[in-house]
Amino acid sequence: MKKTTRRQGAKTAPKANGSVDAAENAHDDVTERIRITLATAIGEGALKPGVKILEDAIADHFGVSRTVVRGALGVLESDHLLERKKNRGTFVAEPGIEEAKALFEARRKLEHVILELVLEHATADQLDALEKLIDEEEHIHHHGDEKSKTVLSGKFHVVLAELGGNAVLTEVLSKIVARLSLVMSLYEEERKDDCGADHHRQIVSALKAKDLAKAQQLMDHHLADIEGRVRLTEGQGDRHTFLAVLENFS
Amino acid sequence: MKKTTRRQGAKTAPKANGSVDAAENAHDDVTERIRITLATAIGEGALKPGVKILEDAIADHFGVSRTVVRGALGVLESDHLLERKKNRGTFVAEPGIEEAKALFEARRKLEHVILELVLEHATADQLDALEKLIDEEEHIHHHGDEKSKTVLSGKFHVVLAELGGNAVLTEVLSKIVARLSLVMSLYEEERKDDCGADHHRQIVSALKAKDLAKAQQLMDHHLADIEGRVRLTEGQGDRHTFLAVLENFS
DNA sequence: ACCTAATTATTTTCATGAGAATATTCCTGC
DNA sequence: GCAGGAATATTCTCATGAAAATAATTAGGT
Repeated sequence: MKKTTRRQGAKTAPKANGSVDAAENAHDDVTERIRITLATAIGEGALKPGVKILEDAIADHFGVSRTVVRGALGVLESDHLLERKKNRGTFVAEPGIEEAKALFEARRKLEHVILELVLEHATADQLDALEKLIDEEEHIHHHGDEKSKTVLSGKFHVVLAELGGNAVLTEVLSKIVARLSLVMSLYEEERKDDCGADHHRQIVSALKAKDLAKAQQLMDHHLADIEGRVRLTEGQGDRHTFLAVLENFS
Repeated sequence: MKKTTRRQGAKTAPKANGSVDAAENAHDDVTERIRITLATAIGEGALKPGVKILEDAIADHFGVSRTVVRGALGVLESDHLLERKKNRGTFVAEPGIEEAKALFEARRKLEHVILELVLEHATADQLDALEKLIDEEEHIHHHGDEKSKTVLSGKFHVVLAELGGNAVLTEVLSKIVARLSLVMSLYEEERKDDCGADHHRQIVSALKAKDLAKAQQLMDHHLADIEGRVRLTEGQGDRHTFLAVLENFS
């Protein structure tokens, strides 16, 4: 039915946010572009857990062959953002209860560590810039952009981690945050309307005051708030299942 | 010259541990086998930084096509164990100074966290088993097995992490340890002959005594010892370069 | 009508070949 | 003997086709 020619065929390259693309990336590497695209799509909740990924569709969307798409899917799988079932296809991952708990715990511990590092390394200017970022995000949030607050919050935490000056830990945290967005998508039940901006602001001001313990305590509180939106019990997380959706109409 | 038939050609399949294979793994996945093989080879120092990886060689060693090898190399690259230079090939990664420092720091922080978790979760039996592992490793070490003590030490730390009961953190730590083996291989200058067994034993006994602070302090000491074997200055790490090797004979 | 079997259609999976880029060798001229 | 360059050989990179597996659809029988 659809026989798209590859090499010169596609054009629909998602030019999305034109700004960061050239500067941050510098990747002509299509594989990496695909990887990042899918990762952010998952992180933003545009791709929900369990959704099937058609490699053919991605292939001719980016104008490349399935081979290179496959490469991207492979690393996404190793990052636990996708699951590949043999001969059945690849799906957006559906982290289980155990995994979710481990992710929350790992994040808690990591954020503590990161706060230590930020306090050691970050300059006042950087903290100011971080506060500005919070303003922007709050602004976006209040204007009802579709991005969930989970996403916004995630962005803050990753930028904070960058201020810690440790690229390894930053990468680790950002991967964990991405996986947690899947957890939230699966298990979140109450969706409060405040975004985390207040918490974030408090944390930054504690950092400005060089009060590590306070910052950590605030962070704990903030994370507990996030975890509180979730009920990690078996049989949860099927809410988005076809059958479960039906029950809402019975 | 060498025209090996693919599909039925190879045989050298490392059938390793037949027991866990079906239960835990269920991987007939050759890609994963290749990935693990290369990862452990790198972790054990059998593949030194900078060494070129011939995908063709791997391909017909495992009796598969380059395509699947390529998949494995892709995820190894995303784990920072390999580097792929465009159109030039893939090489064992050579972490720079900054990366090395970040890795050491990340590891220090992580091990602290892990000790907390171990103290919370590990049973006495598990700690006993861990001690037995130390005995074995010391035995291996004294019998002059070629595996460097860095490797042995790494094994201990990963198993310790497992006792923490958090799969996410365990995975993170084990990846960092793997990358650090590259760092050691590049920058280690003095090679003391003691293996870390004593340190390890002390740590475990502190854990048995439920003395977290002591365990952490011992861990710090142990890690400082490891980091002490390394000189992270620019221009180091070329020791294994061809030219640098020549200088030893001038 | 409904359940089961068989056929068709999609989709994944992988090997392979062709083209491009780089390394290596060989040759020529100085 | 050596530098420079053409020619050859490797090796990566990727698109594509063929085979295998699963999903969807139709047919057939009770």
